[in-house]
Amino acid sequence: MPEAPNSKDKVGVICRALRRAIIEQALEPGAKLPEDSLGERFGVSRTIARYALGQLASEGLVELRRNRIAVVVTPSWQDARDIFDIRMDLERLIVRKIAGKLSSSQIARLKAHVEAEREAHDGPNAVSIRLATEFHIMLASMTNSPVLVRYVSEIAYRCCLTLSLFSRPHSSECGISEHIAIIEALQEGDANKAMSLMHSHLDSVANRALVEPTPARGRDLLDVLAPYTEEAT
Amino acid sequence: MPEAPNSKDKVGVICRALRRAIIEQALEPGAKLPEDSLGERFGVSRTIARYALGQLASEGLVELRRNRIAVVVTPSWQDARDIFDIRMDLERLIVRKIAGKLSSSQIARLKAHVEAEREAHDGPNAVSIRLATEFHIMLASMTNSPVLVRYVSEIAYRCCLTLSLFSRPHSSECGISEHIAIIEALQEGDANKAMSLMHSHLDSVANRALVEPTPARGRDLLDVLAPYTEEAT
DNA sequence: CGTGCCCGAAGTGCATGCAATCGAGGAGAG
DNA sequence: CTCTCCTCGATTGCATGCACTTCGGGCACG
Repeated sequence: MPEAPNSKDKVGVICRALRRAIIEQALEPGAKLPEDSLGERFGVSRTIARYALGQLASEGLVELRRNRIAVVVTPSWQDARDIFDIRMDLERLIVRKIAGKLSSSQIARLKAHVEAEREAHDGPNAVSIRLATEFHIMLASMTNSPVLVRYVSEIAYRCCLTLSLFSRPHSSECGISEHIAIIEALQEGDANKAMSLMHSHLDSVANRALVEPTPARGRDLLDVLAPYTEEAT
Repeated sequence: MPEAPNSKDKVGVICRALRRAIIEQALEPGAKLPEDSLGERFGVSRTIARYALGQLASEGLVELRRNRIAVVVTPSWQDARDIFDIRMDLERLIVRKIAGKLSSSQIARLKAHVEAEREAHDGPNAVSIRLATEFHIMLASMTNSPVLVRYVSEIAYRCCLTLSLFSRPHSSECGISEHIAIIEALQEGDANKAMSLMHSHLDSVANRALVEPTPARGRDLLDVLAPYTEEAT
């Protein structure tokens, strides 16, 4: 648990705030994150802000460029495919691990969460997205595997990022009923059913989003040209 | 790619050095990592050393304790099980992804690496361990999935850590022939065979190591007592 | 009107300083 | 002789300062 809700942990506070801002799309890909402003905003010095940015960068949410202002990452279409792909496998794994093994209180918590999703459905889009993401993280945490929680959280956050890039504005209709179906399969202990439900759930989310490189749907020249630059070796 | 071999990147240099020291078991679990000493050793200020420790902590290799000297993590037996478990799935995934899709030059690189492993077999144990680990990372990198590479690297490093904790001193005989068999299955394009080979390979490594909580094989009182403390919820 | 250069402002890279905290070891009481 | 408390050195937590790099706008020139 690298980040307990310890009020003394300034770095953690900043990271959580930024992650949340990103997940709710208040911070879009490419948004600038100057150390000064961050420090000022959170009442700490640049040192701390810088450190927080480092952590976020290690999670793949922020891009650190030498001598340049840090920015929220702008995943390439290739990145997006990659991340969704791994996510698929990890979440199937999670579902397999917990199918039929949840306590009734855990089931209750899941259902309560989905209920919250439903309530938020008509509210601001950002909240819906966050809740939907948190549902998956909640599932992960029920495996009691810290590693899985970390990886799925990371990937889920990054998916939000790509959604805000590639999907059309609506798209928030993120399958609440699918979440419910998954919970039921989990409760029944039908691992295969749960896995296939999870699979199609994620698949539909991905397809809603990653419709294709969608020729010129990048933000600007820089992104449009990205596929044509060569630097990989 | 959060760490190009950029000579300007002091933090990266320190991280790599430390990772390598850990993987070669020059730094055992519990080893202290004071910021001053690190800084002095690498010719940088505490600021940088601290930053590097932060990165390592986010990878789960180092434990940061507030107001205390950072130490190399000492995985609990439970952690070890967890990590090996996930590793199993991730590496099976990798093997599935690349089976039959490797270019001949990639195969050649793999074979060359195993050859290096063989040559190092009679040398220092530490080198053997490192090479064996790097083989798995090499495999991961052939998926062209940065995320997978990151996760597998992280997990592989952590496995080394648990090995140095729980396995008896010898145990370096880390199945070079198994690596070869895997390469062959990969080359043939037989995904299932490759997956099952990988499975049994990792299983034998794990079993060689995680023989059981192995009553009193901890480093000192603190570790010996660990299984008897209760803090899990 | 477009192009290239230059300089000031903004921002990062890193070291250092000072206060706060931890813990090891010694002094003192029982 | 042992246990407890207290003090001092070791070490971290964090802010600040300074050098260097990058960015962006204005100005001269074509």
